[in-house]
Amino acid sequence: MQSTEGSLAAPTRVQRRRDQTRRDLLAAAQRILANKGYHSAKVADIAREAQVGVGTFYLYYRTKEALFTELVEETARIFKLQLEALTVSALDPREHARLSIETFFRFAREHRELFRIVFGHGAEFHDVVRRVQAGFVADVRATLQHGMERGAFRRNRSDVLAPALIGLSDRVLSWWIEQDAVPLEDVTTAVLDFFFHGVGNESALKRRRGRA
Amino acid sequence: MQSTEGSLAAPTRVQRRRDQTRRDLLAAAQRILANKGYHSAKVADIAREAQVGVGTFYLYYRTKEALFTELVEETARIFKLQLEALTVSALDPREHARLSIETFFRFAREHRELFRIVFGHGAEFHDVVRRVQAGFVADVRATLQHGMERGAFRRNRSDVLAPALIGLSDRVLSWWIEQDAVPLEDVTTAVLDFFFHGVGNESALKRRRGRA
Amino acid sequence: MQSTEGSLAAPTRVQRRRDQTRRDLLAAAQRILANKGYHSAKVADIAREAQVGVGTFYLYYRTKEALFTELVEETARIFKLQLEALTVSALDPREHARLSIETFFRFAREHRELFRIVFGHGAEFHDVVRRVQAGFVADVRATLQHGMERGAFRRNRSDVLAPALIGLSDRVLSWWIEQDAVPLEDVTTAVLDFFFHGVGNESALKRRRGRA
Amino acid sequence: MQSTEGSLAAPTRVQRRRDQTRRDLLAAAQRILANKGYHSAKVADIAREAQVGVGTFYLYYRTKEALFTELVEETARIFKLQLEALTVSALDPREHARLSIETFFRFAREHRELFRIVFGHGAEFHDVVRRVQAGFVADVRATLQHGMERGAFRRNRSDVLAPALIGLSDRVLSWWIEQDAVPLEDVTTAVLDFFFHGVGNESALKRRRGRA
DNA sequence: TATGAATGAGCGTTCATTCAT
DNA sequence: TATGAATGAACGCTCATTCAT
Repeated sequence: MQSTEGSLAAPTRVQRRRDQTRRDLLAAAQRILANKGYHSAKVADIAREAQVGVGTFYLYYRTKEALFTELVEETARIFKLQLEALTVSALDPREHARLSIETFFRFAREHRELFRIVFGHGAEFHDVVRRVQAGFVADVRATLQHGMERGAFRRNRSDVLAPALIGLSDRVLSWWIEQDAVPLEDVTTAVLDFFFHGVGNESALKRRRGRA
Repeated sequence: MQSTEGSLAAPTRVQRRRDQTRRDLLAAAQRILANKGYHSAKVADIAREAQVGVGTFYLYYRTKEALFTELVEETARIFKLQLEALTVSALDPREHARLSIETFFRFAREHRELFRIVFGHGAEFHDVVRRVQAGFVADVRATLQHGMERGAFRRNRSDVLAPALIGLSDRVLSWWIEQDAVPLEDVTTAVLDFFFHGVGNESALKRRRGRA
Repeated sequence: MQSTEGSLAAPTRVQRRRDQTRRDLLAAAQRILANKGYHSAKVADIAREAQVGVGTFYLYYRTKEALFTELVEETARIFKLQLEALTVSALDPREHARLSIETFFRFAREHRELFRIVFGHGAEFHDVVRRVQAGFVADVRATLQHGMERGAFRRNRSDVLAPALIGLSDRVLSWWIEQDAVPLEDVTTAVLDFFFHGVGNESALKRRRGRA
Repeated sequence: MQSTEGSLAAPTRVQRRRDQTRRDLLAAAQRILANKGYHSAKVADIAREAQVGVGTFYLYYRTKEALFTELVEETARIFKLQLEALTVSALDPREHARLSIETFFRFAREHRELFRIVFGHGAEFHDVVRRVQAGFVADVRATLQHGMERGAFRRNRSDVLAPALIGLSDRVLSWWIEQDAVPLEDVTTAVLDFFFHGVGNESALKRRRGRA
């Protein structure tokens, strides 16, 4: 009764439909969450934005919280991948730091909504967000520590500087996203300048240069 | 005792009583809001903490939001006062910046709860908080700009550096409040070191020193 | 094989397929309803258990309630058939009663799930169940009445004793199904003993025996 | 400001108001639950019946289930009290059984709604109801066992007869409540006759009578 | 015919706010 | 003024039923 193509194509078509709905929901959730924050974003809002019924939402996500968690963790995963892809080659701590910051800033531009959900909007109250952010802070701290040990950065408290750098970047990017005039490159340059002077080890640098 | 002066003393006593209740409510709100954040803090929680009835809450504040607004604005007012008191004398931009940061950090220690409400907890989603923080950013920007014009700070984008410094401080202080091991002085030192190298104008400094 | 008869055989095969699906659904419904009861049994559960799609369920039953109704009425029909088959010959009221009870008890053993759906699980709230049970009560009452008129049973209120006997049997069987230690025969014996003494007409019996 | 009477009377008045609301809710819940059963009874129904807002319901009961549980357990408590009060003096097993049954039947008349909630309506699906009913069955079994050991009842399986007697009584009373013609006394008489013949030990009785 | 994705009415529950005392 | 019982709009979530394929 069903053509051979049918039995093969049918699941594909349905699957594509499902995937589309899932993507619609995710995109809608992204927009709504980015604009309203977790508490003001109602499940009904997200469903409406995705042009599906409320019930449909629950076909794809167990709870509102589950969606949020998935969104945040997926964002973290994507970002980490970008980070690793670009920084794996950079063995020099300064280069590593520079690439990390640039990657973070570019990530914020390319995923404004995800950025706002995870970093902006004061979602820090939420456990997933705290966890994910704590992960970033730990990474940054490791980088700083490594740089200090290698003499690339001045000795300073990495436990203080790590949250400092994350907080700094978050806020700058949140500000940048809200206004829409300054090119991101200029922002990045300004931050890199501030950062490298802030942590840079001038004497070591000079010594090194002197030897060269 | 005061029966003869009843008509005169009563208002005073009643007024004092009113003020006390208001203070109780504010203090209770401070504790509850700092610990739970705006959304989890229920009006009933605050009333209970203040040892008054829920109805009483509404005799002093029109809404939950109004209380929050008052708390945030009052915090901003207090902080600004401290800031002005300590920095009015410092005409040197570097000194002004140092004192501002130290004042901010000390304020966070002395008013942990208020700090958490306004800066931590991701309350940025709230309009008052955004407004108040924007005010701080503007102040910081003015300071930076002034310093750059005076040659105390390297030329850099003050519109970027201002939110950077606020975000940096917020996050560092939030981290510091949560852990309870590192002395605040050490944290301040680390941040000042980072900041002054980050913005400092080495060449100008040397020139000045050379002349001295 | 049947390809030449396709046009004739096809409907038959389709019909058989339909019947099979219907039976699958009914069997699945039996298991699910017996284990969870009407309210906890979801249509999706039943479809899954029957290995068909939810939509398919609605090709065979108009509503969840319709399925339930059919199940209950079918159960009643089967039971009545068994009852009539075994008791048609017994003209003696005592014998008739004994056979009825034994048949009921055996039915419960052989159709535990159906029994639990109709008699256990407190489904009495449901109209069909009430109606079906009322039918049984009426039958029992007729039997009792007949026995009383014939002098086989002591005169007593058959309107009271009929529900009494049904309630008694229901509960005993529900208990028996839940535990799994006592042989059903022992249970039947105990109930018959209780019942026959409960309704038995000793004096008539003795008189009859005396004459024999 | 408040008269001495005020401070004493006020809590009393409020307390009385509270108690009244609680009673209203309980009575409403009784009516609604008795008429619709647990699943069909909506919290909104109960609130409306009690002439209060939905929110008020939750001031007095944590959940719909909690109310149900309280109602069932309270019913069991009241019934047990009545049972103990009336049967404590009856050391003779037959007398004890007779009083128990009479008490049960009278209880059903005086608390029709509670009876329907706990015993009728097929609420057996609910854990509390099962637990409570299991308790009654255990009590009945103990009584029967005692009676058999004392020779007051014929030897028979008390594990079978206990649920039998409960099921019998439940169903008879459910029937009686639904119709409204037969006096309860007649029903009780019919059941007692059935029961005592069902369990009675005629030979022992005669022997005893012979000795007298 | 068979499917399962989609639907949305409906439920239990919460909580900021009101109001009778 | 102070109280806390009362309110009901609003939310997250479920599931019987429909419908496009």
